[in-house]
Amino acid sequence: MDQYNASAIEAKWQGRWEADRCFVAETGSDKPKYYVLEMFPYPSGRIHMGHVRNYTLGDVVARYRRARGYNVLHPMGWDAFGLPAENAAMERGVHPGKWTTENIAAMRTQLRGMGLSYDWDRELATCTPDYYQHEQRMFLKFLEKGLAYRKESWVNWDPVENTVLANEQVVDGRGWRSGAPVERRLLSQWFLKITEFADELLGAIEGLERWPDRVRLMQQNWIGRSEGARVTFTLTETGPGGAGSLDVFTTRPDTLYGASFLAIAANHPLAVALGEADPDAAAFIAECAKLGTSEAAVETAEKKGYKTGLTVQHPLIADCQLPVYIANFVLMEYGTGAIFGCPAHDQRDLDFANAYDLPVIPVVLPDDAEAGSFTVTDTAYTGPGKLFNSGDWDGLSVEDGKRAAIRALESRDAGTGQTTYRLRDWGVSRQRYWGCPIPIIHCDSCGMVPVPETDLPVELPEDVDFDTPGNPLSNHPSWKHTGCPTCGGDAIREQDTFDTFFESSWYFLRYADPAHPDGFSREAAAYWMPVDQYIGGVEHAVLHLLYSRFFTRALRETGYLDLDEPFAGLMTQGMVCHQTFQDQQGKWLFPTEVERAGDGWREIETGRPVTAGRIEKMSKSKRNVIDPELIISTYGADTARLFMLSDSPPERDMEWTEAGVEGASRFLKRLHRMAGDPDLAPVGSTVPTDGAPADLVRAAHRAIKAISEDIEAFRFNKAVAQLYTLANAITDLSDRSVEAAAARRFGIETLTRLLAPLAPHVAEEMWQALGHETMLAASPWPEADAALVTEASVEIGVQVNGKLRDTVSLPRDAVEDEARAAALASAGVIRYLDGKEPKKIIIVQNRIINVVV
RNA sequence: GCGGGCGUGGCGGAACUGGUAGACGCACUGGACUUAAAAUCCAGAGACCUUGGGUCGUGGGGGUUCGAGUCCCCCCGCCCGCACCA
Repeated sequence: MDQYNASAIEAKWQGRWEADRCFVAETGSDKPKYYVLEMFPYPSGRIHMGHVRNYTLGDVVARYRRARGYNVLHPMGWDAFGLPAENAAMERGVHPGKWTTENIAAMRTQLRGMGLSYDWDRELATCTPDYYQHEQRMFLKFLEKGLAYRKESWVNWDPVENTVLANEQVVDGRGWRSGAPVERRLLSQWFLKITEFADELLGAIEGLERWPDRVRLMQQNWIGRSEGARVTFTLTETGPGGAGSLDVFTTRPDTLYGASFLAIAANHPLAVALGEADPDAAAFIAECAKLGTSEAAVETAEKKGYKTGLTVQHPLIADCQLPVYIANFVLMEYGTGAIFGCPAHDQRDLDFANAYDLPVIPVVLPDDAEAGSFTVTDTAYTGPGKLFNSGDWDGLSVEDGKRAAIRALESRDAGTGQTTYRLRDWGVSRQRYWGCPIPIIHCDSCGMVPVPETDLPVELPEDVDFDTPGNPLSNHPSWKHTGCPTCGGDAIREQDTFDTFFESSWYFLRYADPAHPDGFSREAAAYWMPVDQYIGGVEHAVLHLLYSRFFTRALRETGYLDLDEPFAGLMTQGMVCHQTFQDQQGKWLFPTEVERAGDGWREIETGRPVTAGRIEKMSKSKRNVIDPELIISTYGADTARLFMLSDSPPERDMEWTEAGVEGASRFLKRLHRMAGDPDLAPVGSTVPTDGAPADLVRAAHRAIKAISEDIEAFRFNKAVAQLYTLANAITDLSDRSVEAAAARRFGIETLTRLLAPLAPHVAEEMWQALGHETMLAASPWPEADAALVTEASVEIGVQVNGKLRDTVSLPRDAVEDEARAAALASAGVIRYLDGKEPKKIIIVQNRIINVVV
């Protein structure tokens, strides 16, 4: 048999699979369906190791399910709208459409080279009118149903570039290109009413049984249902703009007696009104605006406030008035944009109170504390306890206190129980060119008018200019000018485009029926949906997945679908990491630029020593990247795939190492050699039932069972370990008998079939070398014989007082008396007992014996 | 700041529902083959000690249990997400 030549083998079998259309999903099949989907990539130009990992995981599942007799849908496409295309246009003068199309072509070639079992007939790209026209229609349906609306909201504004910045384009409060301090600006934008489904999205999480718990938890926390109270504080004198009172939301109405101040967001209407009259207030508000719009920036900033001079009356304590501050840590988006501060029982309030010399009045007494001596200085007490310093409520628990507070507030007309959500409506407007146009026309006389269905799609103009600052769609000379569909007069198109999460919120439906004139058909969706197994990065744990869950419900409400949840099973994979290298000047070096030098590393070109740094997520900025194409051309796709699956469990971060790749490559070469062994018994030889050869047959059956279970549970690293174990068992049976040759054939054939989902090309080649005409891509999965997977005897540990002292071999399922006798007779136990009587013997069948003295 | 996660030999990891810690691989050491090297094959190996035996050992400290990597409490370190990156 020839030497293992990965590139020749891989090209050969990719061609065969393609010619036989092995991976095309069937329509009208009576097999059970299985929809496996990997998160589609943004076409950045080249695939990276994260893609290789993601798509390898999906491909194993797809190939395994096909072998298991399912009609598998395994599609691939392109999340093709987005910022990088516009950046390329600005930096290199290439049109975003051309850039994107070329990138797609390059990446498709790379993906095909990996031997992934996609049904390429269903490929889609979201930047084509053929795709995005459907979401324009969906949006108009949402609008009719009241699921889309317009309101003002804040954006990061770069005053030099005259453009809206994404959060990632804001670096330390400045625009990434201009370096100008970023401002917050209010813009009128489109929103989707995801909050209308807050309770449903929250409740349905429970049913997502095949989702990781951590993702379910993150979604729960993101929706953030909290029960509390809305409390009205009356201003002691009328505020600017005639404001008479302030409403706050609190989850801790029980601590109302400990209130020492009120704080409002910098963009609260009352703050805005104050700013108009008070230059100092305006200056403070302007300072808050520099923080940008990201929640992390706001919450990590030092807590600051501005004392407005206004005071409010405490609703329960007659002679108590509280000062009102504008504070940089209060978010307008949450609750009412105003809070009351109880410093003793909230850390942020305490930090604020300490900074501004406000009183700290404890009102919850921990169970182990004394009312007379309990004080709070630097650490707020947020735990359980009994209320005190709280009038009638003294002695109540926190929970009873909350109920009492709501009753008290309601009886005085000063508030009411209320449930709020952290979840905010989804802002979908983007002031960008490379996105799906929002199909709305603004007319001076008719207002906002939807583009009539017959005029859809609204297509992006090709001839746009990226040299002028601002939105290219607004700068375009003619595109925005149109006629009003209602009155026929001059009107202006909406120039914002959709958030690219819009496209990814329904692409899984388009795959079900990719040529359908309505986007997808109800029938195809009913057959294929939900996605049985979705696989992608954990970085999408909240937004993309939550938006898709919402979108599916919105499509249900607008009559497209009968479905609630799009993804029945979810697997979130970890990141691919690599060691980092820096030269003496601190410049980052690519792994291909360095080599080992004794215990350390040196730069290949100059021979100068190199500092090997931390192992980090592969990133362009730190240059710790390995190009998958280099790996595929050097070792082959099968090696890249096998290494991706070995060692690290898929949900955990993995480290890419040269040594690991070498190991995977060596293993495949070894298997390839084993399949070419001329001393194997002929095809179809009877498998032996006695002696050492039969042990190998049993080992093969155990491998079938274990690997099947491992693949189904996403334990691919264990599946690979099982392949090694079986390979070792085949090698270890070195005897030259006919029976042994037959057992080795059974062993290697089984191994080849089990390898097929993981390293499919070499498995096909081995299968052919073993004398088979069939293709594994079209072959059923091997079946384990239950009678052959269990072993007759078990090695059991024997402990004395919980420490292992010996092991005994017992028949499987031996009764207690037999186990006890064997344990007491073992040398280790006799030595330790030293003639003493055991007090107690704990026997766990087939597991452990513990002799307690 | 808030939310989520991770931490086991030199390294990646395995260990089911609390039951023999370290499967399998990598790196390493020794041996075989070779003029030599690579490749391949065989063997060894958690650390320590007074080595046919024992002690210690799953980020640190405490607890529950006959028995804890696994359960509980406290602490430390690192990573991810935070609504306009995708």
